[in-house]
Amino acid sequence: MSRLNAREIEPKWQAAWAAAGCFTARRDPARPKYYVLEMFPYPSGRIHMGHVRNYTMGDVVARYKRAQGFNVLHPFGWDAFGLPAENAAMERRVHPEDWTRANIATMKAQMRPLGLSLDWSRELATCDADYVGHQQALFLDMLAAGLVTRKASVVNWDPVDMTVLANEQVENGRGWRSGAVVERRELTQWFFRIADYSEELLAAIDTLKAWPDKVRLMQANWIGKSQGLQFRFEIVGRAEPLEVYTTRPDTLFGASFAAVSPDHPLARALEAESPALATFCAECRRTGTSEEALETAEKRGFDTGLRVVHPLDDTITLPVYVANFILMDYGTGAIFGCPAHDQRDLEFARRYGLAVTAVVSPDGAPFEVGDTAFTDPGRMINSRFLDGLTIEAAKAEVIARIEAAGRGSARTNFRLRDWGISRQRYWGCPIPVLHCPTCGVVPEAKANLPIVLPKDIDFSPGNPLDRHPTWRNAACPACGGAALRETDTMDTFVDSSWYFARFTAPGAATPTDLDDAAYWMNVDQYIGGVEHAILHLLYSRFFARAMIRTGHLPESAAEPFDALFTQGMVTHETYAMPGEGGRTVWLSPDEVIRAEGSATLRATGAAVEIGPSIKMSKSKKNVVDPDDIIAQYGADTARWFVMSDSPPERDVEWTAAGAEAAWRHLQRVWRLTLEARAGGAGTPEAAHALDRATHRAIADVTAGIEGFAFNKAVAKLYEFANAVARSEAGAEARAAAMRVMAQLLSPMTPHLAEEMWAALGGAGLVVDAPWPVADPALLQCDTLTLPVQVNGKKRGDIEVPAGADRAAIEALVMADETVRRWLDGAAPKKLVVVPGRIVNVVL
RNA sequence: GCCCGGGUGGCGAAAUGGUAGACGCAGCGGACUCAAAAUCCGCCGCCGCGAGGCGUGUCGGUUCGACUCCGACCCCGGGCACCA
Repeated sequence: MSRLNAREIEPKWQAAWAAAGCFTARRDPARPKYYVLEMFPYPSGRIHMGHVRNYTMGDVVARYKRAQGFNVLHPFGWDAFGLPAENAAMERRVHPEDWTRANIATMKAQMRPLGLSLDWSRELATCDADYVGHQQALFLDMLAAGLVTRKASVVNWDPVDMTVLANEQVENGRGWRSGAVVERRELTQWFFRIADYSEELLAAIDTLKAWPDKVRLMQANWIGKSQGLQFRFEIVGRAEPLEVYTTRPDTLFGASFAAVSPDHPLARALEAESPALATFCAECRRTGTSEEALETAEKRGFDTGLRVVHPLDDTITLPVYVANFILMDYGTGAIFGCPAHDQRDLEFARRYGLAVTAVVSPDGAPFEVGDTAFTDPGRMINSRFLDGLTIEAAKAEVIARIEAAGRGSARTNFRLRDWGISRQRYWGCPIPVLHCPTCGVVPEAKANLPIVLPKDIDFSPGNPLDRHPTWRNAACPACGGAALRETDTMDTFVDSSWYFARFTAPGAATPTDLDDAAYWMNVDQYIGGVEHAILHLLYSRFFARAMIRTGHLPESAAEPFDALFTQGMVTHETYAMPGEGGRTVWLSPDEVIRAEGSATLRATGAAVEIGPSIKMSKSKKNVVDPDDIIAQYGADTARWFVMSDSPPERDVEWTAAGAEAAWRHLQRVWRLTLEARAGGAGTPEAAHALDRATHRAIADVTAGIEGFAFNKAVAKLYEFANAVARSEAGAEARAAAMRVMAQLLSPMTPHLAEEMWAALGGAGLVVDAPWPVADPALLQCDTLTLPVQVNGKKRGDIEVPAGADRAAIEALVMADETVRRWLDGAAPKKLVVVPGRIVNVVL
């Protein structure tokens, strides 16, 4: 048996692990715990290489920590609610739940052969009635604690399908099914009051030492703390003033207009009187709700004819516009425009012929602005009592004067808005409240939880809960009279904001068990896609605080993820064809025949457009199925392949090439194992050299795994295999080296490692063997090779004893033949010696 | 538009102020074989016979020395609050 048959050995060792209960986590206060978690998947249908990469990474960490003696928790679940299930229901007449459950079964069947060290006994799906009920209990507790509010906010409205659309369902401003131009519409919705935690969530970012800097920066920018001035413009001829927020009070004398959002109360009031303005506002609303859509739209405004009085000089008045680029959700929904020092304002002013007065100059000299607003530091000009001041001093002065005049005050603002959780959809967790004609909005009684979704529904566009004949009807928990259920369901981000806590006690009768949570929390290592860097992680950080406040987590869990690793995505080219009505039809790689520089549709031979390689996603269909690789080569090969080559934080473009090479390497390792058993006597020198190589490998592979540089750990394992292959050492020494090889391989290719371990007479299972430790003495070398540069370019090497000092190295350098040739008799101008690293001879 | 990343041989990459290209893929040459597969050995950034020159997206700077630090720009990707 010189070939390793993955199909035989992999199920065998998986059964052995299961029989030994290796991966079932049990609370054990005597042992240090380690909670490793990968972001749970959405059950979209089948697993793809991104999943394989993600879960293998987590598994390498879990198995490595286990070998180091930690009591490891490594659970798994399904982020099971969401839009695709409803789309499937409409497209294929499948019930969302049946579709989701079938997908979970399929994906689980695909996952199990990977041999992941998961505790499947803790598996959960967010659509489980149990999970739904506990989430509803959390909602009720948060409601009671004042963490929930209800207010108006805007949604994308499809006026043909009469339904709310997700941003993803808006394509070029039109509904994806109806093709109708989408409108913004205001609805009363449920919110979590995350904005109240802005300051705390921002400040605590500093404590997240083991998070990537880029994620911390993105979160900080998202929360967006700014210091500024909020003040009131008096409106000529109206009693009600216009409240404005600005971060540039210093530029107040450069103001040439004021503007409000089309959704601002003033705009709405004026609309009633002016059909022209109403038309303009209606046009503005004919765009999506995303910030991107608003910011990239052409800047347009409508002069209301109103004028506001300059707060620092009553003799100046400014026109008031309604402008499409102003967000109602940020600040007060109203601004003053200073075109010289804000690019957006500048474009607006040029378009509508408004004055552009520079009030900051780079050097304090008179200054004119051209096509580009001046936003750098400088000195104030054209600003009366502010002239000559720095921007910072001018800001302070303006704020002081406005405050003294009683027209406003300094104010800290946050970009972060409250978290709207209402969704007008079926496939989500029902919001457990009732609307009672007598009592108003009433929380459901906890005894009635879970409030589950009705199974008998119809799937035309819109919310089937609204149309259901009986589901809405319920008794009011307060007065007992007839009431109607809330038909909004929760944002699926709610589901993913506490699943990590539920995993610590998946059977508990309450959302969490405080003892279990205290033992297992926090997640020591969280792993997931960088696309979740802001929303999911921020919501989870908020939720942990809310759960502490409502008694569901211990104080120590406020930051639930100690260390975060954001893996790169697995990308793939996209394939598209024009479909009906100019819409794009995305094609999966299976449907396409790819040739050099072009692609055609497999079914008809029609030309297919090749798009950029981007994140694999259901909606773009650029998804690859890992089943073939596992079937052909086995799980170890697939695992080895996704860990090699690309650094884990970077995107990797999937290509079929390389799986073969991974398989060949694993076969080679197995051959080396068999050769080690059969080898001869060898020399002591060779045995010693192999021992050094072994300890070098232990040190390097350990460092690679610790540093999340799995690709480097893999490279070091290749080098170690090369060293063993070349070694003249005897059987015993080679077997010892290969036993260490088995241990070092075990986090990545656990089945092969077990097979090797057994073949080489290792005790028990390698999964239970403690991680090897490198002997520092064996990592030292007697001599080292120092590169010698001349004027910064490498010209040769010198051999120096390991502990050589500067003088000794200098002597060796000056004696070196190559150096003498470059010096040509002259003395060097300078000799840079960095012991242990390099020598540079400067001529 | 705003925020955050990335860009190094034919390809995936390594080197985070000190030998650019470890390791792997692809390719080329050889051994073994009747032959093929598998395996093993060697070569492998570009130009040049060579000495040597050039080379880490582009341009400029700091340094004895820059993929690495600083400034400006170009291209590609992620996020932008209802995709998950």
